[in-house]
Amino acid sequence: MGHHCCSKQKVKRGLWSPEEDEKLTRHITTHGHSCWSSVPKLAGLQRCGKSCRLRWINYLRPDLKRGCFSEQEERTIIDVHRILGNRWAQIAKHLPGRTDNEVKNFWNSAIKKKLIAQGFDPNTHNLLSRNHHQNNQIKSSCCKPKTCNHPNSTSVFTNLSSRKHVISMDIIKASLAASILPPIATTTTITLPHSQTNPCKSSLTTTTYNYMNPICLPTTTNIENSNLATIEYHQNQTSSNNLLSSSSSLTPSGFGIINDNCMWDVEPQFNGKEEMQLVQQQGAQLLQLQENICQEQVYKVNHEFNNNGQMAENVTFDNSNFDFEFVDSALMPCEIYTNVNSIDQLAWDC
DNA sequence: AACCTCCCCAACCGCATTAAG
DNA sequence: GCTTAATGCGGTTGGGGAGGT
Repeated sequence: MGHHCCSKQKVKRGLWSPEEDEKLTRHITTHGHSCWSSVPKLAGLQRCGKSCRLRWINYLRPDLKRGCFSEQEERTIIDVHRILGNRWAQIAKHLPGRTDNEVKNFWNSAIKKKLIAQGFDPNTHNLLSRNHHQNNQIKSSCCKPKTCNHPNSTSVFTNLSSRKHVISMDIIKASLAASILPPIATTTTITLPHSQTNPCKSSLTTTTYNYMNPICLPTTTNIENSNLATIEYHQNQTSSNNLLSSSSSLTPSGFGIINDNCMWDVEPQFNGKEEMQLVQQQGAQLLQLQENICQEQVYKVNHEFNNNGQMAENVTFDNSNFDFEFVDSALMPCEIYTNVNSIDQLAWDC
């Protein structure tokens, strides 16, 4: 029994033969596929249109990459999945030459198991449990926090083998003033005081950004007030000229985005309720300038807070109520710690 | 060599959304 | 606005290769 779209025809199912592939390829390369349901007939195939479409998209298309996923691709899948969940088609858009089916298969066959082995719930990307995590710390060779006293601290980091450096805002300011940039491909921890409107106002929040892009380095810093710092990121002159520059505004619980070449920022601000709203400042202008290459989701980040003013682990995303669109991007690995009293608590053991 | 088990991945299925009439 | 067809997407299946016994 074929699909409803081609139930009148006798259709073949199962694996495609090289002859069928050739017929389909020849037909599509010469005539295109304006209507998939008519492709089988025109191409002389005993297949349904849906099957032809799938074969072309997942296998025959000339722009497919094939082969093993790179480490970078794997990292991108994990980071985007953390935000989007099982939206394979959306995830695949971050990986040129890869199909949703391919990404989905790779996730189910490899990444999911890897995350579980590392102590992460592949659905939520949170730690499965303290015991599980500790057990896997022994097995894993990647960097782990030496100490972290806050019980609600939740790591949703992609495992990276790079060394992490913990620095304060003052160090960043000093280093930028002296044109000493944070090391490439390291994680820099920035501690900022909470905003007055932040329910966690008695505490500090530390947001960890991973500068995994070597061509995107912070060049200037503006401390606008005690609870908001802006770091400008400019692309290296020698790199691709598709993107001119990017910026990142760091607030408590700041939320960063990194795309192919640059780091972008999504800036959560409190609206007085138990909800955060995204405000795009410098980034919004840049996005408008680059709208021809910016076709991606818009997210609203809702952080829930408990009665103690501590950020709950539950973070949801909503793509409504925003006029602008973000760049095609993978979310940057980011750790959020609440109620961190001293930066020393976040020293990482390498 | 024969059989078994595991698991990868191409393909299918069914539902949701979009487009066309 | 309704119906129907086409398309897109995510979950699932099962053929078959690899490795073990």
